[in-house]
Parts: sequence; C-alpha cells; structure tokens
Amino acid sequence: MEKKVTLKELAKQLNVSISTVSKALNDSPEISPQTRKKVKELADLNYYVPNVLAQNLKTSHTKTIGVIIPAILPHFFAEALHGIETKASELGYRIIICISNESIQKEAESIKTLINGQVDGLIMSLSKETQAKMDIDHIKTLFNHKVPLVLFDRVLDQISCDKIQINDSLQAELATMELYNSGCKKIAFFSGISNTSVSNERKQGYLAALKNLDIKEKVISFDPEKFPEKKLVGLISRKEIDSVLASDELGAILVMKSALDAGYKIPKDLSVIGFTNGTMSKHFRPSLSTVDQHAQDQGKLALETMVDRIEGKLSEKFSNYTLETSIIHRDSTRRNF
Amino acid sequence: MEKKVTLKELAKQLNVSISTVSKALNDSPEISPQTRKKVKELADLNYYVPNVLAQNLKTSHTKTIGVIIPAILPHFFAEALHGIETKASELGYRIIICISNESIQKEAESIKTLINGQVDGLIMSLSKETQAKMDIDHIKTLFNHKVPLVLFDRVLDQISCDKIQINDSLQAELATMELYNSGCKKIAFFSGISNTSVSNERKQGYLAALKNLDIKEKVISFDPEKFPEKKLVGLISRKEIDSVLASDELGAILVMKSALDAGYKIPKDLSVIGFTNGTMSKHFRPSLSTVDQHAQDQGKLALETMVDRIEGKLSEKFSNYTLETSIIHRDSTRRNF
DNA sequence: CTGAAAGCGCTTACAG
DNA sequence: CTGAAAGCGCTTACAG
Repeated sequence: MEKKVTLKELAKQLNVSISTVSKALNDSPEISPQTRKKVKELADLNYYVPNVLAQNLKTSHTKTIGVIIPAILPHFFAEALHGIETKASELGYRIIICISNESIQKEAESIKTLINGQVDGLIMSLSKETQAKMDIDHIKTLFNHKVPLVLFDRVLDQISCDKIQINDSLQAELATMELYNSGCKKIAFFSGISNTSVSNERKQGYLAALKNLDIKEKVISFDPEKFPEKKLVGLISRKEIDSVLASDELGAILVMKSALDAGYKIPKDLSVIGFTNGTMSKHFRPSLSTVDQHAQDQGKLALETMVDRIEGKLSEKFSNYTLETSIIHRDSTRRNF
Repeated sequence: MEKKVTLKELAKQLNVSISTVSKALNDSPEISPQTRKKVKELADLNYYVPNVLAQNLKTSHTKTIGVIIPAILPHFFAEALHGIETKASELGYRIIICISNESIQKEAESIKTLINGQVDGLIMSLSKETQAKMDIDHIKTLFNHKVPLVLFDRVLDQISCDKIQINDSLQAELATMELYNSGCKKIAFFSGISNTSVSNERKQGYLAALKNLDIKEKVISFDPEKFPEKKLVGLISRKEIDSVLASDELGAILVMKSALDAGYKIPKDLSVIGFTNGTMSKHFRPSLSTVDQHAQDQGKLALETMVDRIEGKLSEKFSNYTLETSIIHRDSTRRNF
C-alpha cells in the first residue's frame, strides 16, 4: 500500500501546480470546469482526503470541541454526553472527551492537553473536588489561552463564562411541596452526592420549602457505598419520616430498597422522589417519581452555545441559561392531590 | 489579551533563534543549561504551550485515537468507553468519540471525518445495521488510508484487524447449564437486541446447551419498546417455562418486572439470568444474576492493543483476544446446586 | 553551543 | 484560468 496521497502527488500526476489542485478541490470558480473535473476524478481514484492538521494550521480552527466531565457511568452524564455528541455531529463538529474522575488534578491535566490548539472550545461540568475547594486556577489557564468555555450542570459563580443549568433549588422546593400536598408531613432529604453544587442547591430548595411549611428538617448525607439502612428503617418505624426527597437517582433507589426490604410499602409507608430520570427510575418496582433534569437538552444546549460563541454569534456578555425541568410522577408517590 | 504565544515570539524576546528555543524546550542536550533555563522561564511566564497541530504535522502522529460506538446510553458501552478513556489517559493518548446510533451511514460519516490525519487509529464496535447487512465498504476505506483498526464486542469475521471479544456463545451455554443444574427444565431465551452478532452468539450457545440437555427450545425476540408481557405470563401460567436467559440487561429486567407484576415469585416460579452487569442488575429487587461482560476490561484491552499496534509492538498478524467472563450469582436464580 | 534552512500539507493573496 | 510564493507553528538534520 502506498503512502497517503497529498496535493503534491496529485499535482505531479496531473502536471499542474499544487495551488490549482487545492483550488479545484475546493470548487474555486477560478479554475476551469474541465480541470476541476479532472482533479476530482484523480482525487477520488486515489482516495484523497485532505489532511485536517494542515488545514487547521492554516485556518486556525479545528472544528473540534473538548468535553471534560467528571464521569460517564452515572446516567446523567452519559445522557448529557449523548446530547453533546448528537448536536455536534449535526453541526459538523467533532468532540474529544476527557474524564476527570471527580479529581481536580485530572481536570487540570485534561485542560492542559486540550488547550494546545487542537480544540476550538471546551465544555465542562466541574469535578466534585473543584466545586468543594473552589480551586479554579487551572480553569484560568483556559482564559490565558483564549479558549472559550461553557459550563453545564456543575458550575461555579466565580468562573465567568457561558453557563447551562437547571434550577435545582426551585425544583427541589417544588418536589418537597408535592410531597407535602400528597399528604406527607415528615419529609427527609437524603444525599449520596454531597460536595456538589447541585446537591447543595437541592438541599437549599428543600430547606426553603420546609421553612414555608413550618416542618422540621432532617438532612442525611451518606456514602453510596455504605447506605445507612438501619438509620432509615429506624426513622420509618419510629414514624419520624413519611417521605424522602433524594438528591440523586442511586440515593433514591437505595432508600426504596432498604424500606422495601424492611417490609414497608411504597408509597403507603414512605413516599420517595429522586433526581435524574435514568433507567433505574423507570424500571424499578415501584417506579420512581423523579425530577427530570433534561440531561440531553443540557448537553445539546451546551454544544450549541459553544458553537455560537466560537462562530462569534454571541454578544460579549456571557449567557446563563436555566432550563425548565419537570417532575415525572410515577409509582413512588401518592396521587391524592 | 495578546495572541497565542509561539516559538517565534519567544525567540524574538530572547534574541535567539527559533531552533534554539525549540531545542531548549525539548531538553535537547545540545543547548547550554543557562539558555535552557532562560527559555523555559520565559515560556512559563507567557503560558507557552506548543501547538500540537504543528507538532503533529511534523511528526505525523497525533496521539489521539478515534472511537466509534453504536451508543453510549446502554451500560455496556458507557462502561467500555470508561475503560478506553482510563487507559488512554494512562498512556498519554486522547480520544475522539463518535456515536453511530446503530446506523451504517452515520458510521461511514464518522470514519470519513476521522481518517484525515487527526487520529492515529480507530477503535470500533459495529452498528447493528453494519452487522446485519454485512456491508463493510466504509470500513475498507480505513485500510486504504492505512489507519489501524481495533474491533471490540461487535465484530465481523470479514474484517481483518485486531479484535477483542468475549466468548458469548460459550457463556450463554454455561448460563443455560447453570439454570438447568439449579433445577430448571424449561428454559426460554429472550432477546431485545436481535440483529447483533452478540445476540446471535448467545442464542447459539443457548441452543447448543439445550441440544445436549435434550430440552425443547423456546426463542422469543421482541422490541424493547413493547415487551410481550402477556405472552410471557401465558408461558409461565401454562408452565411452559420455568426460567429465562435474556440476551441483555433491559430484557432481563423487563422479564422480571412482568412476572413479578403478574404475581409470580422470582426465582421460585421463574429463574432469570441476564447479560451485562449494569446498575439495574445490581439494584433491582430481586437482584439479577448475570453474565459479566467485563466491559471496562474490553475497553482497556482495545485501547492497549491499539497503542501497541500504532507503536509497532505487534506482529504483522492480527491478534484476536477472547476475554474470560464470569457469571455473577445474585437473587434471581436458585442456589441448590 | 547556536542558527539557517528545509519541510510537514495545506491555503490564499498576488502575478501573469 | 494557472502558478509561484509566503506562511500557519513546529522539528531536525546540517553547518558553523
């Protein structure tokens, strides 16, 4: 098999100049139809594909966008990534993805490998560590290199850039209200993802609702690896709680499992609402009522915003989108309202 | 904010040549320690990062690998992708991902956008359509462009390249045997992913086991969007089946749900084994016994193989890895064996 | 130890 | 309508 064919070789074979070949291939009106045809035929015959690296070097944009997310396994991120990829391929962009594994260091490394010209912009959802420590030095290097940034879902006020979010706090407040309206009076908040801005927002919303309702708060943070089963069961048996708002899907499922295993009925003895509408929510028995975060839409919007920014269609001022969300009512909550 | 700083500017500021700067930055022993230090300091000060595009153009390798998968939402692929990314970042490679959405056309487009020099090699898992139609013309263009290919999970014999698989047929056979040994005598095979090589392999394994056992086969293909609930319940109530091997996770979950909803007990009335060890398998009640496909390992091995191929560490002959898999016993099967 | 020069594969003003 | 030349930002033999 011969080497990859270049403009140079095509030019030699046709006895014309490289410029002519280049222009012909790009359908420049400068070139005569006959030459254009001749060039294209030979190019096809040789499976010629222009080297993007060289093209990019000239045009200095790459039509590829970097994506750094904390993980892909959680349904929310897989779904968001799906949205990003779909929109990207629609708009003719490629995506390079890096996973930070919730670590600030890995995040910084990924940024470093991506700001070297191979990417027109960066879409990120921040790692837990970055959010917790509010350490954003590594993010700032982006701006030193004039690489535009779009943040989605896990954002930070300190960073000024385009942002896509959902109104987590409001949604949590509404979800809490719904539990109340369906007859629940002792509502607990369970979080398996403390340390993230979203979990915090959701807690704030929960607390705000309780304040209005004049209900006592009960916030429980836990490590998903060791769910506090006994504690939950104790709370139910002592009738200290009759419902749970969980800040994430897995948390909600673990709450339901523990309650069911202990012999309680859902939603009769315990109502549950989760966040993130994943496959588990849909297929668990009973199915889980949940706040839909519209992960795909967040991803799509992030990508669109990025492209608009790159192509100069946005004003200097950064945009801050807050997506509408909705509560999906399923079988883990009562309907009497 | 100034323009991106280049070697040229650093050279000008230091009153040395571009070559010197380049060599200094690359720690060439040709350059005196003092100059090296001076250059590096200025580079840091200016946040200099070499333009990979230019580097690649010279060295003609990009240290990035393209990945084309049919989807990211199914747990298997998310997990495989996770493995690929992890290993890539370990070995200093970046990955560009494209999703074919199970379509041959999208697959072909993705290949086209990736073979233009921006990728050192391609890792793929084939779309259903590609596997069903055995249409591999678009794959062949890869070879015309001398881009190495590694196939994992969904492969095709007609394509000669490095391959990573699990022994689906054998695993299905073993899983069927296990159902038998645990006392099941009427074993059905449910597939929500017909049209894929893996589903077919698994069916073959199932059939092979039944043949040995002299049991009558019962194969049911269905569209995951409309699971044949009545049919399943009918089969159970008429005692025509006492167990199910499902070719995928969602299929297994749907089988369990339908049976449970109809009032049957698992595993007492119906034993179930699935494929793909996802979160649903783990958290469903009862938890699902399943064949672990070691998705992450497949991903990691695919990436490693790719890198070895690129770096010339592999012999001309293509390798064909078959990974060991294992059955994870949980609560959807009986233990009396 | 330092630098001038060629070249990676392309694009694009500028001449002719 | 066609081509020579410069340049994108780097690397690397080759001279000095």
